[in-house]
Amino acid sequence: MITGRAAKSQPTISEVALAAGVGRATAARTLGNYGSVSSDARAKVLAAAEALGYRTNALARSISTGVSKTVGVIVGDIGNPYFSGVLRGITDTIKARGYDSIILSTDENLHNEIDATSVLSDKQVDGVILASAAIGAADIRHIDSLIRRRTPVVLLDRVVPGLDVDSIVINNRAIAKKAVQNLLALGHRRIGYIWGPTRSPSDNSREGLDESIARTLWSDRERIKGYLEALDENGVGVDPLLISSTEKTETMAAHAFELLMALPEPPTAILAAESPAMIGVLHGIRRTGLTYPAGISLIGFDDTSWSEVLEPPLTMVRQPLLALGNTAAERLMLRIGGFDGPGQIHTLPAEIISRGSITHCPEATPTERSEVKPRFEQQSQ
Amino acid sequence: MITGRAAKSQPTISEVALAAGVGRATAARTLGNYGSVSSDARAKVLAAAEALGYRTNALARSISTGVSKTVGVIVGDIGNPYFSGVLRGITDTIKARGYDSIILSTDENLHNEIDATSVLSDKQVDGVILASAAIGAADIRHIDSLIRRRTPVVLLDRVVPGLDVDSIVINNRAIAKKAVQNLLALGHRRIGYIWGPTRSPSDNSREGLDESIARTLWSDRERIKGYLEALDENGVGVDPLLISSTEKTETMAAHAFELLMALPEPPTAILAAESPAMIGVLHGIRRTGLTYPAGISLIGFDDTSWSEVLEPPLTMVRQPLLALGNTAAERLMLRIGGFDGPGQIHTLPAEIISRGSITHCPEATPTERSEVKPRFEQQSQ
DNA sequence: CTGTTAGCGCTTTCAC
DNA sequence: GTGAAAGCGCTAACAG
Repeated sequence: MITGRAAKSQPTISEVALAAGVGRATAARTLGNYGSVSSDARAKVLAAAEALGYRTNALARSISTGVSKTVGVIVGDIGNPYFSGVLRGITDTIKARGYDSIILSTDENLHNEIDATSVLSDKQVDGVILASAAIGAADIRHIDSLIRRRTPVVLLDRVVPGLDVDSIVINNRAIAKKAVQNLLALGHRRIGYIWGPTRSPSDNSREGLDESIARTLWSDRERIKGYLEALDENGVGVDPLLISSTEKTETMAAHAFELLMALPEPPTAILAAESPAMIGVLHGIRRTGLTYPAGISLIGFDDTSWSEVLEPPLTMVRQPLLALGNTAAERLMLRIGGFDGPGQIHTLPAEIISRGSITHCPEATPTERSEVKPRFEQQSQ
Repeated sequence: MITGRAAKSQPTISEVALAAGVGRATAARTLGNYGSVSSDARAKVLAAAEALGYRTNALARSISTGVSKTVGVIVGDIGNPYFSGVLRGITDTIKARGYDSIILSTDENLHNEIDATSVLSDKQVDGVILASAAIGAADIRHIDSLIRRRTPVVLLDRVVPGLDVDSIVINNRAIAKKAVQNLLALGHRRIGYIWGPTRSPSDNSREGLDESIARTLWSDRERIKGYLEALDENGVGVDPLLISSTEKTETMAAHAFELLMALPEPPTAILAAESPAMIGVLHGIRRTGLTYPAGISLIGFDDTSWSEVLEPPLTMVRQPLLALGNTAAERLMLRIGGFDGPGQIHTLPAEIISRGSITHCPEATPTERSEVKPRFEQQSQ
């Protein structure tokens, strides 16, 4: 029977076998590099394949082996340099192992993420690397169903409770804490936090804050916890007004910054929890006519290639993007290979790259400055 | 016969049919949304599918329909904001049409690109969007073989001669020319070009330059042609020494810039042909202690979110990234849908966003300044 | 080492 | 509207 689509047909293994004068299986064996074939037969098959322009149909192979040699990668936003950096690490190592990747971007929207897992599941990927937007145990059904299908899953950038999988992250809390400690050591007491957890604008209680933190992405949550810990441990009161609560866009970050600066007691330093947040802050700085670090000290997460070309350059937290990607991919490969140990959290170290965007708090007295002992990183780059 | 992989088995359509008490075909029809099924049978099938947790096997479907509902996208570098922006445009529109994408990055390496096309071809994608690193008719065999397989191909960012396909690009030459004209109008006569075609460092003849231009990516080629045209048409001599010829990395761009500035007659303005080139230039500026625009005027291709937060902000060429992606995807969908007209070049307009990084040439006399009439864009943003 | 044969899970005639 | 059966291109037992 000839179906309509035959028009577009490509040579199949049977045709190659026919042309080579060998059996179907022999042709399949040489073309698929398995079993053993006499070098004579092999040569004939190869020649015939070449002549006919044979290309193996990966779909047909996958369906009969049950292995697609493809992994799915679900990220929050391809445009974010964090993800594009990690992606490079991932694709490099999986490619080296003969796998391909299909990349999906969710805009940090759980619904899109659920769709994405379905797509990957239907496409029979051998494993999934996922930067999940899931917060609590309530929204992990889609991940669970992947796991029930025995599809290995590795979590990226975030830990999701209730899941027995590997997670590849950085020491968000510790590094955020260290950043704030640096600021405290310079005498800053009012430290603004941009890209904070979304909460109702009217509620400025510590309780409301803590509650909103529980409803935030793991990485963001850890970062703000580090911020709070540093403040609490040093006896510096937390002012929820200093923690922005806007939508996570550059524009809103700029807006949030301007709001903070318009406060009766504005911050003297800012911690921006992601690179787009920092861009927003810088916009705000230009608009308000401020200068840094004299007018305001700046430190942010996710170093980028442009943070060094500003004048002065920006002090930033740098994540080991390639290593994160490599590790995620390696763990996934291990699982695909059959390893079945308990899920682990792999915490890679981030570092603070000290440049010129933070300085002493202008209002601080020398005494205040020495209350907290400095913890500076050595100068890099 | 039970094969090993059965361990990992998922419910199949047959099992659903069995559970629903209908025939295989009826189940397939309702689950695949084709043919017609009595609403009674349909309900039973749906219920059974739900109960068993049935998920359609996209691979099996693809192999029997010959359609994978997947398109391949091959870009030069996912980390480049140009590509991540276009990618968003592409994925948005193909997703809306029920397609998924598999994204591959080549590092602008033709060999990787050839591999990528093979992978996509083997995976039976329904179409390919490709930012090809191919220069001339010599390296289009892989693209040709895609076309011979009747796989629609749309070219992105670059035109490749000898191919009857749609190409989605911007008016590179015109916009580069306009950028240079703006500079000329301000009295600049020595205008440096960063990210120029690679050529032997010893050869600084115009012939050597023209030759190297012929061996460059189409988009780069058009841009430098625009640069040369503006110069030639205004009787300003072209000095090949002003056109950098280094490897295309930020580091080398910085190096190239410093080399230009060390010339006996250094440039008074710079055109950076891509955003990483501009980052390199800015690094160079910091290292040499220069300031812009007083010390040197700066204009570059590929506006980014950070170009506006520099002080002063950067005057940049902005490409309509989303529109480029949308158009590429739409044309591809059209071709996949069976449209078979001749390939066309779709040229979308880029624009110059005037900010504060260019100014009058300090050395120019008022007469010189007025020799070329200004062509400024209106201020935007 | 090689050919035959039976699947993989789905779609698609074709008769009923 | 529905079921039986053939087929997509490949891999994998099994016998020889």
